[in-house]
Amino acid sequence: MIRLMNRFEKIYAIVSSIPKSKVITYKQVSDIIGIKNPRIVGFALHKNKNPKKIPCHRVVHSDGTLAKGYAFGGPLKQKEKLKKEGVSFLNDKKVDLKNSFYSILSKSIS
DNA sequence: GTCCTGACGAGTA
DNA sequence: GTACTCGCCAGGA
Repeated sequence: MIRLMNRFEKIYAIVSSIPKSKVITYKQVSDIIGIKNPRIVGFALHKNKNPKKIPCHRVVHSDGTLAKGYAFGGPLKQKEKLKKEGVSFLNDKKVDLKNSFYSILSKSIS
């Protein structure tokens, strides 16, 4: 049950469930978890302890721009990763959400 | 317990 | 379209 998990646990669960070549927004994640502040999502990812399990690079802002504080190589690295996975970009700073957005089946995280 | 900080979002100018 | 401000919640000291 997702409700029995800590906020961070939920965030990690959701982010780690994002499939390859897909991205999701902080807004979406926070909405799924039930918190009103997307900032918590970023905060959680910042201090995440399982970088290899948490594809933080697949989490972007609501407008498709990349996170400025990506802690595992920087935004540039993040962009490269996404590109290599097949995520389409509108330009150098924004991902094509309408094409690569991950419509999470939410609550299935349990 | 309190205070400060933080990977954001939406609204306004 | 860009820049700035305010609000929001949770974690860590």
